[in-house]
Amino acid sequence: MKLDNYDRTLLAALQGDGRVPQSELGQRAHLSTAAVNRRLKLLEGAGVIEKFSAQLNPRALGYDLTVIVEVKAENERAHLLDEMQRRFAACPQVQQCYYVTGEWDFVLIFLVRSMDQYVELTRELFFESGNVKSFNTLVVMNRVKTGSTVPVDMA
Amino acid sequence: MKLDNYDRTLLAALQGDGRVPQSELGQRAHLSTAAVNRRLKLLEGAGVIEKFSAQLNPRALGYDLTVIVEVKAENERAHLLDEMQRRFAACPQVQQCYYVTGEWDFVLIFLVRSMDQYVELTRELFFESGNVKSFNTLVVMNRVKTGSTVPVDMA
DNA sequence: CCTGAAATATCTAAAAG
DNA sequence: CTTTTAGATATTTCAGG
Repeated sequence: MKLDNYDRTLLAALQGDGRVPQSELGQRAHLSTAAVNRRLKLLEGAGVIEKFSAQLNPRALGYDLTVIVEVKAENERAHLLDEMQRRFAACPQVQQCYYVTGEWDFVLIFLVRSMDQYVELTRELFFESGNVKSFNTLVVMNRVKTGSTVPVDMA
Repeated sequence: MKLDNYDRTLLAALQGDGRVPQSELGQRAHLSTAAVNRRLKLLEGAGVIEKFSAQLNPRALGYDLTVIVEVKAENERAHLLDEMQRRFAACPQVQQCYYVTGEWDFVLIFLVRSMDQYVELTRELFFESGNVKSFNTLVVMNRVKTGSTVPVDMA
């Protein structure tokens, strides 16, 4: 989909605050609310806007600990890697999972209640799997910047 | 703030879709819309809901490449580490930044348009900094699971 | 493609049980 | 907590440039 600067203005605003009224979006982008409405529908339909969501505070839900884990697979046959990805993605405490080049095969970011819970999850996901050769745990001391913000560059 | 299962139901629903009407939230949680409204105001006021936002598709905005970078600091004096964190966080292409224990000091997740842009950013952020001892680049082949979803466990 | 106005839906707050 | 009410806001649609 082709985006103009009007669209980018709307996207940047809604990424910062998903509840800005369309009337105010119109003022910021110099469009009528009807034009804003039409564009938002197109942006959502085209998948440029994937979804609107509430960002929750992990602490408030008892998730105080973030752990980053690098994982090396034992066997790299495609269907085995696929199976690992599915298993990792299916775990609610695995907030993010990336398949990467280099020394490691996966990088996972866990959100857990405690070190105990993390250890328990490593058992389930790594030890019992049979296809994890090794993994390296990085404990997060400070979540300096989080979220999934995408840069929006004006033309 | 103390949460009950009503709150957790609301939070889980809004994390999945930030635009579910309060009337429908009420049906799902078995609450009146008035009760939903009151609870949401409290949840937002207490910071349990940090914000509402639109989740954008990086590809649609030209950000095709995700890179994970491990960074080791030269000098670990507190104010120098603070300065690094501020600099990393201020870069729009640094989607996430974590300060971690172990062999590395920081883990960064970049969203970039191209390898060229990544190389350029490493110059700005790492080489010209004077406080980066070394860094290791992991190129993401597949974003298996992304986002910043927090597990919501019912009591 | 846009605007402006009218119709719908949603949200918010208050009152009473 | 509930339901109901009423008014303010927001969204969506539609007529027309």
